[in-house]
Amino acid sequence: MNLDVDISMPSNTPATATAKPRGRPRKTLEEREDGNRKSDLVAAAAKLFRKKGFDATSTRDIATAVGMRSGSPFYHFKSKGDLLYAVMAEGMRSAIEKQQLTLQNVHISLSNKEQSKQKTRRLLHVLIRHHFEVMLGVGNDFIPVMLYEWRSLTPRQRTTMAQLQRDYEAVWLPVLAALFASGQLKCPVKLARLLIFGALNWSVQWFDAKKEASLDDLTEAAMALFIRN
Amino acid sequence: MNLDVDISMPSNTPATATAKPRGRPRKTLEEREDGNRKSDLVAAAAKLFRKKGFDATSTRDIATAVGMRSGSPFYHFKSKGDLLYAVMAEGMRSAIEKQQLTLQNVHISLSNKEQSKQKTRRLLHVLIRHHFEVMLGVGNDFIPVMLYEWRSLTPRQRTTMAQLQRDYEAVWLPVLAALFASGQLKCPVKLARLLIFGALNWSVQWFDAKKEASLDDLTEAAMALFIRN
DNA sequence: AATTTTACCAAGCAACCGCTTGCTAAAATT
DNA sequence: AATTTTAGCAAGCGGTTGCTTGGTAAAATT
Repeated sequence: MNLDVDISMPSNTPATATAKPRGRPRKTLEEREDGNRKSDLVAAAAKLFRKKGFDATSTRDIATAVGMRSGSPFYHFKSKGDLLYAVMAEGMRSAIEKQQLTLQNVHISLSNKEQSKQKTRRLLHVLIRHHFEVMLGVGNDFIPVMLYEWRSLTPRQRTTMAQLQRDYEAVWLPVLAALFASGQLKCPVKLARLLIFGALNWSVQWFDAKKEASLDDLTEAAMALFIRN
Repeated sequence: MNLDVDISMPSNTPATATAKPRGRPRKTLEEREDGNRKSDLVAAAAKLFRKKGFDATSTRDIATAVGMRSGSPFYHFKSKGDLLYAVMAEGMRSAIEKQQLTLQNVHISLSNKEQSKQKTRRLLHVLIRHHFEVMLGVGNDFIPVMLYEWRSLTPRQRTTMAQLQRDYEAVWLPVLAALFASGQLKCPVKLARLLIFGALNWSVQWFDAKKEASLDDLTEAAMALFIRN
C-alpha cells in the first residue's frame, strides 16, 4: 500500500500557468479493479444503511468505505437519497429475479402423482424458504434496508418501490388462496398475507446466523405455525 | 392567544447595571396548565420520533411542539438520547401495567365450567388483542418508537429495555406452552413466540385505523392463523 | 422579608451535514 | 496525434445539529 504524504500548499495558491499535479494521485483503471465502482458504492451503502440506518450514515462514511474522498460519490449519484433508492431497487430487482428462478425449478421437480394439496403446500414452503434466504442470507443487506428505511424515500420513489413489492408478493396470493380454499389456511387471505409477511420480515430483528436455528428450521417452524394438514 | 412581539435588541448589548427584562416573558405556572412539562416533552418526542424517526427529529422540533425555545428541553433531559430512553421506558412501563390489569379481569371472568383448552385459547386471544391495542391504539406512539429505534440506544439502555421486554413477554410463554401441549399450536414455543410477535409488531407498518379492518378483526385473523381447534 | 429553587429564554459554539465547484490525469475515441 | 470522456480529488459553502452558557422572573421555602 502506497500512501503518499500530502503536504498542503499555502491557502492562496493562484491559478499558475503550468499547475503541478495537486493532491493525491488517483488510481489507474487497473488498480481500480476494473469497472463498476457504482455497484461498489451501492453495496457499501447497503451495508452501512443496514448497520447504522440511513440518517446516521453520512456520505463521507460511504465514500471512505470504498476508498473515495468525500465528494466523489456525487459523481455517480446525484444525491444521497438516490443512493438509498438504488440500494432498494437493486435489492427488489434481484429478489424478484431469484424468486422466479426458484419457482421454475419447483414446477419442474413437482411429480404428477402428487395431490394438489401437497403441491400448494410445497409451493408455500419454497416461497418462505426463499424469502428467509433473501432477508437473512449473507451479504444481503439490500432487502433489510428496504424494509426499514421507507420513510426516507420521496413519494415518487415510494410508489415505484410499492409497485416492485406488489410484483414480489403477486406470486404469494394465489398460493395462499389455494391453501385457504383447501382448508389448510384458516385466516382470510388478505390479512394472512400481511400477518405472514410480518412474521417473516421481523426475523431480521432477532435472527443470528451463528446461533441455534438454521434457515431450514425457521421455514419448518413457520409452516407449522401457519398451515394445517 | 397572546403572542407578544419580540423586538430584538442590537446585538452588542453590554451587561448593564440593572438589566431590563430581556426577551419574551415566560409563562406563569398557571398558564403552564399545571405541572408536568417533563411528560409533555416525552409525549411530544414520542409523536415526532414515531412520525419522522429519531435521527430526523431535532431537539428544536420537540421544543417547538411543546412551546419551548431550543435550549429548554435540556433543562429537563440531559441529552436527546435520554429523551428517547424516557419515551421507550415509559411506554413499556405502562404497557406492562395495562397488560397485568387486563389479565386480572380475564381470570375473574373465566367460568369454572370451561375446559382448560378453551381457557388458554381465551388467554391468548386477550393477550393478542391487548398487544394490538398497545401498538395501534390512538395516542400510543411509545411502543412503535421502542420497536423501531433500538439502534439509537446506548448498550446500557439497551439491556434495561431488553429486561422490560422480557417482563412483558414472560406472560406469553406459559400460554404458548399450554397451547403447544394441547396440540392447538404446532410450532415449537420458542420460535412461535418470535414469529407471532413479528406478525403482530409488523402491523404498525401497514395498519390504517380509518380503513377496513378493526382491531377485533385483526385479533380474530391472528387467532385463526396461529391456532387450531 | 430574604433566600433558594424552578423553569425557562437568548445567544451562540463547534462539529458535522449534504452537496457544489473547479480542476486534473488517465483512458477511450476519433 | 488530437480530442473528448470518465472518474475521480481538493476545497469549501451554507445550513443544521446537539448542547452549553449566562442570565432572569416567578414560585417555593425559610
